[in-house]
Amino acid sequence: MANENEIPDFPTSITPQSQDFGRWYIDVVRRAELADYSPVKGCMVIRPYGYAIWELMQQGLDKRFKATGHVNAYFPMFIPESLFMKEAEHVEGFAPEVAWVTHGGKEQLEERLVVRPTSETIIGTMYAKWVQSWRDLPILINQWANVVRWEKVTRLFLRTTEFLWQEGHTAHETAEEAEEETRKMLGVYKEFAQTELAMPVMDGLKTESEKFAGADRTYSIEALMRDGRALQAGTSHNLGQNFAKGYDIKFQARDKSVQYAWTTSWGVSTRLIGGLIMTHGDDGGLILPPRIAPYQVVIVPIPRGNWKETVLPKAQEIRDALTALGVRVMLDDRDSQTPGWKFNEWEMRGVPLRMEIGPKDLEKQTVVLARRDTREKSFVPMDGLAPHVVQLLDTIQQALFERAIAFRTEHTSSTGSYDEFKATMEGRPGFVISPWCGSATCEAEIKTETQATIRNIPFETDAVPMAGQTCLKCHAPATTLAWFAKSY
RNA sequence: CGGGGCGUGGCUCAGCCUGGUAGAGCACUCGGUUCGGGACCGAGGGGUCGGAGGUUCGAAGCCUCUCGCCCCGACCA
Repeated sequence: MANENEIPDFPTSITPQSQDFGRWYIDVVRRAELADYSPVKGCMVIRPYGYAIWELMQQGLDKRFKATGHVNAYFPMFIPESLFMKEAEHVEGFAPEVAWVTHGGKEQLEERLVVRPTSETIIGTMYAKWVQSWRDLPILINQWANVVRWEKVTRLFLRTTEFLWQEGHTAHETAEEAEEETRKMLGVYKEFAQTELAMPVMDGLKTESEKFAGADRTYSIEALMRDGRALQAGTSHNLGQNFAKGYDIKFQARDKSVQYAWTTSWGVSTRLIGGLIMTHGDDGGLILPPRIAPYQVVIVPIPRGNWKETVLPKAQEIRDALTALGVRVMLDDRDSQTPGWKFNEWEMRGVPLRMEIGPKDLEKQTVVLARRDTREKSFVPMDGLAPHVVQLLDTIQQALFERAIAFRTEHTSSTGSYDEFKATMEGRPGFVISPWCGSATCEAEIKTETQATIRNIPFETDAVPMAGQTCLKCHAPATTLAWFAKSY
């Protein structure tokens, strides 16, 4: 059924990935109308098409949070300075990048307010009021919010002064429960990224130097972008009793003693959109996995003769049939653009499947389906079309995931030789798994010399015997394996 | 925060060196013919050249200051 229609090169203002990946990324974001620069320094505008992707992410995540027992709430974006300052490590980590509110109207405030860079402090304060007894635990709350971090350098979706995210904040009775929660939510992120975004991720533990300011342990999921660099796509923190002590979250335990609660926090942000773009996109622009695509199918009618009386009604009928099956469809019936223009436009915007329908199709009772991922075109009978499309979308979702896995596999290696490691980190590096002694000094030196950082430490390591293995850098006995990569 | 680059119709840019009162392509509006891989013809609209000051008979252009943005490095979701 598939034929080999050549796709001619078409003029495009998107820089090829091989020429300049960073430029390619910006071009795609802007040309696909995902986001635009705003008049506010470091802040972007998320345009409707980009926001639609975020809404789908929100739905997919929110469903999973609810399914694991969490509820949503909302806390203020302003945090009084005195409150913010209570957890020392946290302050040290975030103080350099917080925005301050100093005035209300013309009046100088008695106490400055921090615009939240994250909400552990304000939420911890509230939890302290809400928790008296072990019966009040656990508290499993998530918040969808914006946060502000005064970054020096910004990049659309990946790093902006203000960004959207969700932050889960939980409080538990025991250390074990908190650890279980921390890992469970990392698992939720991993499953979400792989199932919905078709984005394979490495999960594991962050090193001491990379963990969240104020956490005992930070876990992350790390994805590999098509330029061979890693992107931290989500984090889950076990905060131990650090914030409970700083914010006085105490309860009377089952044994009548008074205990500090064990808290966690976890978050993913609109950065995931950047990850999505750089995981799947090609020189034609965006490629969206069907499950996260605002439009899964675009129908392009071929306008000829009295098409508005013949082709268009059929196109509408097909659209309605697809919509009835839950497919997100765009019928592009604009007569201001030619079909060829629309083909390129919607490909550039990443729509997984295009359907062409014209007079010839009406005669033959078929339509043309063109896949964005493989660019294959096929003729498909109108009879049974809608279920066929549903199935094909599923196939595309799967194919994209497999392709991403294959790419990551090609760009993943293992070495204990520092020379080999350095060679790999030139060009389009990817992930390298290597033995490490656990010292921050080696970690820092490796970073200085190669720009590569430890993304995380794989869970499987627990079971791997490290005897006889020596650190990549210093050759002291290794304590663990670690995933290294250059990162965003 | 260090280094580099750039601000001229909506967008990308030319013009600046060598001052003489603003252009191209795309986009947009109207009319018509088209439409199965970025159509064509015709007619139009739109810019106090980032801002301030200076030099000059005259400044987009030269000088000074200033603001903003982008890129590359050190820090971060």
